[in-house]
Amino acid sequence: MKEKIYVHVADDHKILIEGIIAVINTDKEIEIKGYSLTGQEVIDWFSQKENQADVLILDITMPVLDGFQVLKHFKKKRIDQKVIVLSSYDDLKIVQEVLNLGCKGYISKNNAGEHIVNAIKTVAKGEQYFSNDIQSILLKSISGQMVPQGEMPDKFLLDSLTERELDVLKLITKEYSTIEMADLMNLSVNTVETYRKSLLKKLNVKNAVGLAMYAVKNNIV
Amino acid sequence: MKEKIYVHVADDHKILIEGIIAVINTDKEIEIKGYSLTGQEVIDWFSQKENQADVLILDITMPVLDGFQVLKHFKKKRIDQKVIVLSSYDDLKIVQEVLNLGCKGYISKNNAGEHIVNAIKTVAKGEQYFSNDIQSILLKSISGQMVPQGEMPDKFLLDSLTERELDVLKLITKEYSTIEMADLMNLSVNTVETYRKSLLKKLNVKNAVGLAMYAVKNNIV
DNA sequence: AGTCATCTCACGGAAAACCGTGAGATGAAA
DNA sequence: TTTCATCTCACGGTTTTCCGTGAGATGACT
Repeated sequence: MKEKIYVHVADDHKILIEGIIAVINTDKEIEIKGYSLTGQEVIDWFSQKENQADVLILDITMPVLDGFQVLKHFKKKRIDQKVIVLSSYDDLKIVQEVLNLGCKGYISKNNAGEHIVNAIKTVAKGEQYFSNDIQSILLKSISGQMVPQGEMPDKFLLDSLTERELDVLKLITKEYSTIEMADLMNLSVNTVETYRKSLLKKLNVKNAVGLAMYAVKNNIV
Repeated sequence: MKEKIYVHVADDHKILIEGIIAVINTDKEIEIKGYSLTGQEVIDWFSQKENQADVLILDITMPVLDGFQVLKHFKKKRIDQKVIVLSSYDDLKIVQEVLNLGCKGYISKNNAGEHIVNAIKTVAKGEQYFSNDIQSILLKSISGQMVPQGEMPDKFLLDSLTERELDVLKLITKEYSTIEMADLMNLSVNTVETYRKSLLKKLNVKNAVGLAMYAVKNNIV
């Protein structure tokens, strides 16, 4: 007899949660362990150690904190939570983004019903799952490039950096401190700080080392 | 009429300083601006902004703080001081080490007399100078590899890292914080701190970013 | 005219990194 | 057996980074 797979569901539309629960309940291997209506609730729920789930079904658009932020939270805290993102957007950028944030599966709401059970079982085993429409989007976009082990080039993140942010990033890789940069660039320390912060946010890394590593990988050096 | 070149001399043997001064005084383009008997004195001297010199003649073996530490101090403070190292050791490692620390010239005490004036003038112009015996050592060792722009591969530094230090270094590149590392490695936070400190010292970088960059350059990743 | 991105700066607090120094324990090499 | 490197830990202090939040100024695009 197999072990049960425990699942937590997060979506701001109660009706959708109920739908998912209904579908999931048809499979006796899977059991729902609570649900959340906002990203904050998700984080709060998982922060209590008696509340754990093998898989989290996560909507991207939610009030208070959206799905991205929930993923960021897990990544930041180094919590290795298996997450399946449930989205109404079949946008490549979003898919890439959540992949970078460590999500293990992605299904669009269009055909969630037919995929959800399978997705949960697959992800619970430690594999990745993408509903076939998402898969085709991915493949099409990365023409020729096979989907590797969840590692996606994040060139598109690089594009989102402003001039000033790039300047700061470069200096950081040269071991400059904030004060030294402010001095060099003739800016207030606060300003440089602001750029650091937005770099950390945009590139979604934990600290200056993460920024440096990012810079290296994208040969900004 | 050319501008004068101001020189500061540091060596723990007064007699050697006097010798150098005597030699230098034969050239009216160069003028001595003070001397120091310990590394600490050097740092103290330069820390006063009325005390500046174009070129610092620096002995490696000195009490209180040796020449290495003086160079490290300049590098750390990002002071672009031109330094000629004066050493009794014609050891390759030492030459490489001081080159990495940003020194611009190296002459051995054996033939300091015939080289010192020329070395000072060369370095003052912004070029590098090595007495010919040092040059031959360098060339011999890096068989085939021409002396580049003062950038020397520091593989030998890498060798000096211990297992534990390497472990920590790797984790640092993965954006781990000290606390997280201590947790993961089952060590006290203090211990991990110790490794960080010795990494910073050994690799002679300013901060964690420097460590990460070093790791990348030497493909430790 | 209004929205938007970017650049600039501020402030206060929490966390982490950095620094210096000292020291016990162990095991290998001289 | 003594020296040496390495690994381990501690303590207290300073500096830097990180976080959150808010906001004015400018110029571009709608």
